[in-house]
Amino acid sequence: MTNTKKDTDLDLTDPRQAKEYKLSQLLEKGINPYPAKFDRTHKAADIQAKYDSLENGEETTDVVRVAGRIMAMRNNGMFIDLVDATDKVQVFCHKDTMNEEALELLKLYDLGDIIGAEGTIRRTPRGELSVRVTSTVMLTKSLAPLPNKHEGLTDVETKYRQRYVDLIVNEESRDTLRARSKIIRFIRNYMDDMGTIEVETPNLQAIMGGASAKPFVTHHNALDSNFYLRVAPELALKRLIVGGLADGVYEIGRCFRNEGISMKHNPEFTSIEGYHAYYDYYDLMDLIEDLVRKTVEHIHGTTKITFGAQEIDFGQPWRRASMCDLIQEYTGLDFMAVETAQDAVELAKTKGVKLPDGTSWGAVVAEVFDERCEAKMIQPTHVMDMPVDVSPLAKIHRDDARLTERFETYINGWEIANAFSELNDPKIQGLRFDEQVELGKNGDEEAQMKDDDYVTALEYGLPPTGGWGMGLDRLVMLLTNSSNIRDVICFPTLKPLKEENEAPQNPQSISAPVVEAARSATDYQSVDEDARRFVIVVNGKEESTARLMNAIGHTMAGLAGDVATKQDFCFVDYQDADGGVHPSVSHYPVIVLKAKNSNKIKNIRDQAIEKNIAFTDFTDTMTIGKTQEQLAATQNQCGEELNYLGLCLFGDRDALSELTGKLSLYK
RNA sequence: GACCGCUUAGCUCAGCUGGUAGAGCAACUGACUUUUAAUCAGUAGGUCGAGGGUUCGGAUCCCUCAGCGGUCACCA
Repeated sequence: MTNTKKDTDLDLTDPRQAKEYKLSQLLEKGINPYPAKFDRTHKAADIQAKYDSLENGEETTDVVRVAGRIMAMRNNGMFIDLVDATDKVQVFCHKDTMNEEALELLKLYDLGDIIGAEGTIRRTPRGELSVRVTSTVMLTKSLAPLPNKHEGLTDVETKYRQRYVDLIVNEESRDTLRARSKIIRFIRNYMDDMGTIEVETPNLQAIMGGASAKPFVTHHNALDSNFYLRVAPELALKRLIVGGLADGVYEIGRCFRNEGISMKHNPEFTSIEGYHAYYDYYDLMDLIEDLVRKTVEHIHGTTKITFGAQEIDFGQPWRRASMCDLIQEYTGLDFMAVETAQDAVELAKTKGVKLPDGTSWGAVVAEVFDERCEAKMIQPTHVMDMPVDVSPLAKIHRDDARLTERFETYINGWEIANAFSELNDPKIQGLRFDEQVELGKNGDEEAQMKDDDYVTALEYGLPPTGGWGMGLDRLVMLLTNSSNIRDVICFPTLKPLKEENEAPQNPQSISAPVVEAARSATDYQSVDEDARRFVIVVNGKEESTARLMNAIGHTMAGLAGDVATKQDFCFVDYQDADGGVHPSVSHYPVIVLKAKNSNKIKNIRDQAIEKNIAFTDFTDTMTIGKTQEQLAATQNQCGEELNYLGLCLFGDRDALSELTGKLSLYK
């Protein structure tokens, strides 16, 4: 291949183009750079184990075939580190055992390529177990250059977005995700061994419940119904206990919560929930303690682990203390001695925990615990007897009606598990749901919905049952010394990358499909009011309310006038008691939202063009004098020079929600 | 959602109070070699996240935007 490099226009000093060039050379030689099959006799770890006792310099005649990714090449390809999923093995390519053709081939190999190699086993005089190669085969030519071999890949974004690169380069990432698999496998086996059965319950739930959290909402077209992605599988699992499917059931699966992302929170995460007939919460403490302790031992071979600077001991019997006792221990405040909610709020205030008046006794206790105690629960601790008003699904405490038979297990200051003797009195459960609904009406977005069918299930009879849930991601974090939940999730939730394609440059006030729509009115009864809507976005930077109202009016009028010609838009004449007629042009909801600034509006407008959503907009150049002057003023500006006062969109509810869902209401 | 910080070569990073953009690794050419982040000599590689402003002059200062990170808020 002498001087053949001149026959290319590629810039060979660019790593990527150099790889392309080598690919073309392979093809020219008639070599398939992506063959279907290579029969390997050993994995790297097999070889390392089998020949562990080989002395330095010792050689065998055993022929092996190995395959893996080239992670290092030394001495012009004489020494190649081949890495597979099990380990690394060095392959030794020397002219003594390779013919010229085979040696030439090496020049077309790069870091990152996946190759197969055949040869005999030897340990080099310096002690590296190697395959003395007679021939190699290209198995997969890689075209993307690998990150720096010393520093690896440290850019966090790339690490999570392109996890495959992270995994190739960073052994810790591989180890962490492998440990995750091992941990979950162990827990599953433990649950199976104790006779509970694994079940799967719906991710799509018509009624949201089982935990206090904001849900994701989605829509099923054929059923024309909204569903919530479950925030917890709890209520479904207990129905199975009612049915007597088994004395114990468990589910390992995903939960979805539409909340903030942090080092400890991912919008979708994995939990295990288990329900056991005839268990109470004491039995659950024993269960969780035993399960976690054995898992730690399985992974680390000991019950003591180090997380960051903390040493955590899972071996000792775990501390069990009531929430109020712990609060007293850490703050000196005795909430059990306080009767009313107002006194509780006052008491919390003495230690600087401020809560709005009207906060219930239990909510105060829970809040004070979160603020003042939670972070101190480093060693495994069962925090028992949570207040009844923050535990709508737990059974009332056998000794104190203000409390429930519920506990949370804390480790390293994190809540790892949550468990209780299940509330199985259908009447009380109904009342608890009503309280939640009331909270929801008062603006608590996390309040649970009333699940009438669940109450019905309880009416058939749920035996005394203990139920628990554990966040597996957090457990994996603890056992792998990971401080960020993203490290233990293969593909953590990230904001999608914005597409680079620019929106059409020609401003177009009404999209074509709308204009071309048929021009006939329809009877309002045949129209689905919920399917479409108007959304008006106004500029939050504009200080003049009058100008905003003006913008709302203009955009609305412009757009309504046009979309009114669509088939499913109709006029409705409202008649009052006196027979007076009030004609209305808008049959659909109108929602007014506030955008941060003009540029945000422009973004939405660009997307609307791209998605063919009807809109009209209103810029401040349209407020100058008469139409002629407005035209002139507008013509002098484009792009971000235009200051948008408002934008009115009309279209499919979900499509609009995608565009404007993040904006807040204009008040 | 609020505040703070970051964005420079394929990768990891320097670049001070404004004055012609730097290193290591990777790549390329060659030398040498039983190496372990091999070594040596040489070559090439950048619209300094985007846009605007101040200035004779901006990677550097100011503003806007985007992405990412951190802290807090929210959150079991």
